[in-house]
Amino acid sequence: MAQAYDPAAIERRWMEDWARRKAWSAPEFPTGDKYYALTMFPYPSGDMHMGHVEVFSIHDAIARFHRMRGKQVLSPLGFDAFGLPAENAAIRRGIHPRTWTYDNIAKLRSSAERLGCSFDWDRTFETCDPSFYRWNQWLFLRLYERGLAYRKKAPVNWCPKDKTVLANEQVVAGRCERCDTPVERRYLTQWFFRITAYADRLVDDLELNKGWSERLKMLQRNWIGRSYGAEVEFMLEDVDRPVTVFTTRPDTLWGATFFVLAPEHELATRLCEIHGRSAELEAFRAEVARLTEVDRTSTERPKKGLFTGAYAINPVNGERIPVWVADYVLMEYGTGAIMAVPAHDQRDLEFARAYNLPVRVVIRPDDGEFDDAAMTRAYDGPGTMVSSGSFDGTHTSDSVQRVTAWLESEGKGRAAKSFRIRDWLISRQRYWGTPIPIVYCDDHGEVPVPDDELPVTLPDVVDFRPTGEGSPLVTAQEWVNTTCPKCGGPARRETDTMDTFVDSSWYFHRFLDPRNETMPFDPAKSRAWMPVDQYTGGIEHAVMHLIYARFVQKVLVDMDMADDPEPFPNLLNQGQVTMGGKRMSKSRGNLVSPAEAFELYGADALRLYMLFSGPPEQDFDWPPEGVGAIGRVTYPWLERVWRLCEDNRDVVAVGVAPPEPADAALLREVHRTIQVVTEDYERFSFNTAIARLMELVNSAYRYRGGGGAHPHVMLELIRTLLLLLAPMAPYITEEQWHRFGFEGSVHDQPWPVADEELAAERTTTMVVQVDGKVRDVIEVPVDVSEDTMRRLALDSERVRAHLGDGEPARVIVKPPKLVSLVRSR
RNA sequence: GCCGGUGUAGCCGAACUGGUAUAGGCGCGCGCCUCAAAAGCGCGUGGGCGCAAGCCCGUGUGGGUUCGAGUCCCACCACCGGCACCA
Repeated sequence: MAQAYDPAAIERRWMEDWARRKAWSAPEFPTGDKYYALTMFPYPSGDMHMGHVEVFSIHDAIARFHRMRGKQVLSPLGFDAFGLPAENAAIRRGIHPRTWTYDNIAKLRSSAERLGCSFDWDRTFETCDPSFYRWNQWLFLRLYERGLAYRKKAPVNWCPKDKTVLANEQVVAGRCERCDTPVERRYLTQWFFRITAYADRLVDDLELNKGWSERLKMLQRNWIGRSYGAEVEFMLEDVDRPVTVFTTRPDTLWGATFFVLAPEHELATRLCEIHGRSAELEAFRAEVARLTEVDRTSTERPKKGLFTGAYAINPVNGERIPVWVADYVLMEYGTGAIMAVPAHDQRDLEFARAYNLPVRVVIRPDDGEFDDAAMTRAYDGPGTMVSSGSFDGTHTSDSVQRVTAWLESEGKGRAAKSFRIRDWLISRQRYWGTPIPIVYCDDHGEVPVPDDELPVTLPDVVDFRPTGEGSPLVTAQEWVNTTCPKCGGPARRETDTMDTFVDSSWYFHRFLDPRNETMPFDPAKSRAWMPVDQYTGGIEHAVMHLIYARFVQKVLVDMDMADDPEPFPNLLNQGQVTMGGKRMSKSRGNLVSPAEAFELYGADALRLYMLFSGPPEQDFDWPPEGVGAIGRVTYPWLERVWRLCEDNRDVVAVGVAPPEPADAALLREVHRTIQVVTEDYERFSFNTAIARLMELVNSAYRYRGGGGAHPHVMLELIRTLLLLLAPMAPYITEEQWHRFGFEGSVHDQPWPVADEELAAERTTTMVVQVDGKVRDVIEVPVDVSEDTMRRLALDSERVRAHLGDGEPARVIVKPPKLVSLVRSR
């Protein structure tokens, strides 16, 4: 008896069945071909939103596809459960951040199950659980031992709203990445991870990530910002030791007419002291400090500086050049000191013009001349060295190399690299994070907590409100006051917690051994599953999570805990789901709620809608009508699929009739569909896969409408349709699979393989062009000979009409699809 | 300024290595079914000219290579994104 499509009922039934059977659990050690499919674990901020639906739909289709293709698939999900929103919600509502977090985790998990995701829940974990975060502390200690975790006083980004410091990666255009508040600069003593020690490897190994987009690699390269050049030593008249500068253009050394220190440079203090200008320097520094990061980096603002009174000696020609302090030189980049070559650097030129400093051209352009006095635009193009002693006449093509070699031989400098990336600031002045496992003892200073005392657990009794002075943990005095692991004397705990990106920097290993109580993970288990075969997630983590995780992976390799230099060689960045071009949010009123979609149309229709919307990496702007769009597009199609199945159930019983041409044609389409849909899955082209399946269903309806009724063909079509659709719409396919009485679960079936023989076309459409324009199309056998093609083309009435009387000057034949006739030239 | 990406019907989007541009969907139109409507099913749907056969134009713009260009090359334009006083 035919039934109506009732997604609510069937989805509930199979969701429960899969959970009961633990249908998606993966073995500790894969025994066959493994496939580690991972999606960036979510922050449990509340209900599931469309962003989750999109990435889960993509990820799950990939995981299920490979599962059917015979891979042993691991597809885990955990929760990135530490973070500010939990604290803010807790402060607002007077509940513990843990309560809020676990409530949200429960909601998110049940929505993920409702969506039909094939996650192995036996491996799930939450990062706020001490059994997880103790391994953050363990990792911190290992980095500490290797000199990769250290504390220093430095200018750091402070978000006045969130009342915590932020890593550079979390500051976008001078604003807090999270709350968009302009950040302030503060000088604080904070904990850092020495990611700069891995900067070269982080750039070089990008090439190993074959499955990364150009865009993503570019984002990371820009962020790391490696540049090649030379370090050059300048002597100062007043000080004994040399000052080193970094330059990418050592070939312009002879054009250096002054020398500049960053305002914060400690040498500036000394030099101004010697020359009695300390007061001026202090005033200047105060002026610079007043500027926000945004102001200071504005290229529009005129450059300002102060002469220190001191002189430096240019090592290449012995010239005396004045030493200035200027706001355009940054303490954080290079060495905090530069040689200024105004003729060939725009910034130096602007400064030279503002303070009447000399300009000297030392690179003559290949065409034309420059006048030192008149130039308003620095020349940084190619040319020939002039006024540069014995180097005169050297061309840009090898000038840098030759000058650098010479500097090295003279002991005046050396080849060098400089990076834009700074060390990763991991301290946070917040409660809901991993405590940094360090105590401070009066006698022994900074002392790491021994491994056997881990975890350092978060105290429960705390005033969560941030003070703006330090972490809320300061208020937990009983927790703060402890004993020194070295001497047993009184000591105080570090009260800052770790950046939550520490959690996500290695969590993908924890999924491979989630219950280990003696190690973060057993390297043997990790080696068996790593690397991640396919990672999915948003591009917004390009220079945050994705750079930190690559760094930690390399440290783990150095610790012999891992083998793969890159943890995620294949990464798919799904686009954003927006409405009206804006991020969906409750406050904007442009939210399409997955819960509503589940209720009205079911999970399958929702998943298909997301997958059908376009290529996964492309942003998708949800139509203004909202959830109803599903009811116009994928839900009616699923009903059509459902009806096709219901209407043909009884064909099973009918005997085999002799096949007609229409049967063979449809069967051919079935097998062709297997071929193209398989390719579509392989390249994540879900929208075209769905389009192909729609065509197949259309053909099935047309076939029946035209009197086609061969039971074998129809059954083959439906069976194949269900298999090909299963990874994207797991519920309806499972239900119909069972209603047809096919063996087992549809998701345990091997992926269909096309019968090449049956899929092969017997005829094809041959196009005849005359002078590049299509003039006729002729049906030909696929194995048509070139001669036949030529003859058919020349015999064609339509072609003759365009050819005129003459014979074609050229005939190009590309069997079996094309004949191109060229009349003359 | 440097770097990366995108631009195709009314809309979302197809088109692998150059070979019938616009698959599939939405929308729209027509038909079947129906007392009628909805649903469903079927057909049509880039623009222009033409009774028709057919012809011309058409993938952001302008050139080029080629028998043939959405696809390759050059120069632009627009939009999106990253870096940017980085020496």
